[in-house]
Amino acid sequence: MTSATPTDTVRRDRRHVRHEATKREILDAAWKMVGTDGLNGLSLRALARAVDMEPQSLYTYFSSKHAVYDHLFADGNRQLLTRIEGIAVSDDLSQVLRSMALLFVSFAGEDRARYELLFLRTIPDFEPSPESYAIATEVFAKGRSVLAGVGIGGDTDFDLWTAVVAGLSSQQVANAPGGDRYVRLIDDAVAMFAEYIIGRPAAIRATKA
Amino acid sequence: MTSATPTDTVRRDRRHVRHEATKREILDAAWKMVGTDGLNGLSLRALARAVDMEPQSLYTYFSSKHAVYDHLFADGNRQLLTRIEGIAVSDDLSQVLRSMALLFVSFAGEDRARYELLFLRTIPDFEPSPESYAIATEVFAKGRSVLAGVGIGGDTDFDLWTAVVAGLSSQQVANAPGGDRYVRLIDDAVAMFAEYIIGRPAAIRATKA
DNA sequence: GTCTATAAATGGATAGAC
DNA sequence: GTCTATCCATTTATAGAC
Repeated sequence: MTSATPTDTVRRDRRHVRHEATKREILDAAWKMVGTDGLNGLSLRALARAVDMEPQSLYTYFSSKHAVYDHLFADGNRQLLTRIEGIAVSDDLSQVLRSMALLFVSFAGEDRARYELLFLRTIPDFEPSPESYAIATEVFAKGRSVLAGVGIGGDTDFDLWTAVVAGLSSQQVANAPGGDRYVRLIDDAVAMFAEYIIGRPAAIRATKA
Repeated sequence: MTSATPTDTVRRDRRHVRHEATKREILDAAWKMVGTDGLNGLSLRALARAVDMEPQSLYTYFSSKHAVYDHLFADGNRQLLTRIEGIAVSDDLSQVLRSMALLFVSFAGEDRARYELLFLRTIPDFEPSPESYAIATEVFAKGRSVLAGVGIGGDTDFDLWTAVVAGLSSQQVANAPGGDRYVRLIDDAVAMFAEYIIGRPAAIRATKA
């Protein structure tokens, strides 16, 4: 045991703050790079160059390239979680559905690479760490609870809803990047889904809920 | 000008046939590899090993890695086109929609890498050649004409439909690979869409068609 | 914490012999 | 058409100076 003076503690804190700040800087640069070069186009050399470092120095902050992806994955899910938590509480089904759909489709449309990282699994061998995955689980749970709040509680209903939103999102990302071609379909999609769900008891729907 | 004897022509043909057969063999191996290692995990070295060649020899058949991807892209679209052409002609809206949805969701669920290659753009810098892209355009046109045959002719209606199908497909691929969790939702999704489209004239829908 | 140096593996690609 | 040889970039990782 070495005795830690108050001064030591302060130094450690400062160092830690600095360390985290640099990490943040690297991750911001990484977001920028995957945004322009594609998620799979990220290279540690280029990343190091972008933050004015030697590639080897990145290892002080991230133990591997996958670790960088893992932090981006956590980042993206945290951003999404914050937005979901900002959804106005309401018992108006259509209004909640519209907010949620707009949130997801916008989120997807804003950053193709982020969408790819969070929702498609396109990086060979990349698996988020348990800690990062926990945030993704939280996103899912939060989204599910918002939907449950307006009566969409069944597995089938929820799956159908996520399919509708995923469809608008993936089409927006793949076929209308930067535009609003599928964002403009949200009102239609919500009306379509809501009428189907409301219009009839679960028992007579094509698939049992 | 050198004079070509009939024998020369036969030799050239045989060579050509052999060349195409080897090309086919390489592409089949490539499909297998992207299926297991992911679309972005394809390596020319591993591909060469799989067909018992030196990596450099692949360049006799494909001018670059992107050229391999381009042939896979054309391959996949040809497969899809064949299936669409096999859709039974009918004027029953629900039946046609069900067939189309099942076709696409199954196609996606069967081969994740193929879906990624054809519908998401996850390979940095890869752009299909005009010849390959033409096949994709044919797929789109064929799909659109089948839908138009049952009255889904407007841009908005068609976009909403493709979003629904893309949603089921991408959820199936990403969240239920090998299963049928979203395939089972097809009847629901088709009923939802059909009722919305039939139920009311275009003018009073949320977005004008 | 950052650098230089260094290593070994892998990847895409080309030139030229046979 | 296939090979050997070769090139250059990238990735991952370690050791050690400052």
